[in-house]
Amino acid sequence: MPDDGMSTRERILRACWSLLEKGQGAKTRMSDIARASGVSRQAVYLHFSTRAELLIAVTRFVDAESDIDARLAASRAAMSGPERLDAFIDAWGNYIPVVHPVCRALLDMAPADEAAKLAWDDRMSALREGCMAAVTALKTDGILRDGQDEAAATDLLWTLLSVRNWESLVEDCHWPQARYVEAMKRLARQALVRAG
Amino acid sequence: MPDDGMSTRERILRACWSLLEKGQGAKTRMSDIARASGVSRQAVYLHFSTRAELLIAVTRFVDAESDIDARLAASRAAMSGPERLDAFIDAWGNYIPVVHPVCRALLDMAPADEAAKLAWDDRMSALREGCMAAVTALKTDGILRDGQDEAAATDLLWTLLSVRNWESLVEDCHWPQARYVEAMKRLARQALVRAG
DNA sequence: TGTAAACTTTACACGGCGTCAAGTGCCACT
DNA sequence: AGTGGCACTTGACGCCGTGTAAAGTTTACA
Repeated sequence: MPDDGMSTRERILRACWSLLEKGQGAKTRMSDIARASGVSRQAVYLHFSTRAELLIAVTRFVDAESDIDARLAASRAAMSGPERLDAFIDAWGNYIPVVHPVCRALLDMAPADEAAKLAWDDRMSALREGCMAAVTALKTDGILRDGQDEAAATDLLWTLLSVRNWESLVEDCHWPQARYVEAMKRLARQALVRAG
Repeated sequence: MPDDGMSTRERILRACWSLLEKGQGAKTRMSDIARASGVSRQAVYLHFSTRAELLIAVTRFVDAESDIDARLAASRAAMSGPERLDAFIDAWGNYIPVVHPVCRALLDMAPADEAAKLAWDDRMSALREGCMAAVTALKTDGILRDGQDEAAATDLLWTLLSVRNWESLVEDCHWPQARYVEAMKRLARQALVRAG
């Protein structure tokens, strides 16, 4: 078992990640992951007591590896509401393709697994925070579209930016990533920002 | 086994339907369905060779029972493009809550089951037809928003009207159904119809 | 030399799906 | 009345993937 400087735990996480990037998440079994890590199936259970736990750990690992926080920093730094909205959509929208394979796996097991569902909901409520911050920035600028309270606007933005919608446009409709991001910006602006 | 005038097949379909309306789809097992139908588990397999096949049959059954065709007829009858768009969103948007439990079950098994996935894709491409028709009506009226070709507009509308987005707003965000429908109409209009 | 931690191997229990084979009960036909 | 066939039941079984259990091997370190 050629040991690169990595801990077994990390080898498992990376192997799992790369497996999820090919093949469909739901069909990636513990034994596949073990084999790809060059480790016995039991060893995997030694580090992650459950498939859900492993997948959750992988999402956190991916978050750390791809510096999601740095990506989001730009949006917090933006001056005006609309700039902030755009920056947020840029950051999140361009992060989706990175985490997507792992998200998909988690999402696939959520209907049957409580832990997976909770982890997913947690992730989504973090996203919601970001949406709310962007909406609040618009409100502060006084350009939040008429007849919308902040909560409703947040709901809308959050729904718009869902992973499912990304899948729908980028995977099902074959939109290039950049086009997806632009479309989302436009849609969000039309939905949330007062015209004129 | 109290026999209402129904055939066993129909009893199974109805029992399955009502089970899916409570409890989560993914957790509804063949044995549950059998018990609820007042029939042995094997009898279910006598009528539907597979769980996926049963769920697909239930969706068709629900379609027939709730007269989806009649609902959609209104949208085809509409005069102007915008009227047609609204009517279509009304028809589909208000149909979602009816079929949703069954859709959910199908969707839950799609990642693991090829047949379920195909059935779902098929359903979604039917929806796409409807979206395309609505977009074409706008185009014919000459009021399709600038810089959009019909395909892109269809993609957008189709994504907007996805079952996931309904779940997001109505279930996760607790929007009342009517508000969901109105929001979708507004969003669709903003995204697809030339301003002014 | 001893022991503790990390990992391997083998075996097993469990839950769902789907299959199989041998009934049983009933209706229709002759 | 007898016979065949159909719809259904009962109970057992195989498959697969998850998770558990227990005993053995290797390495590192005191």
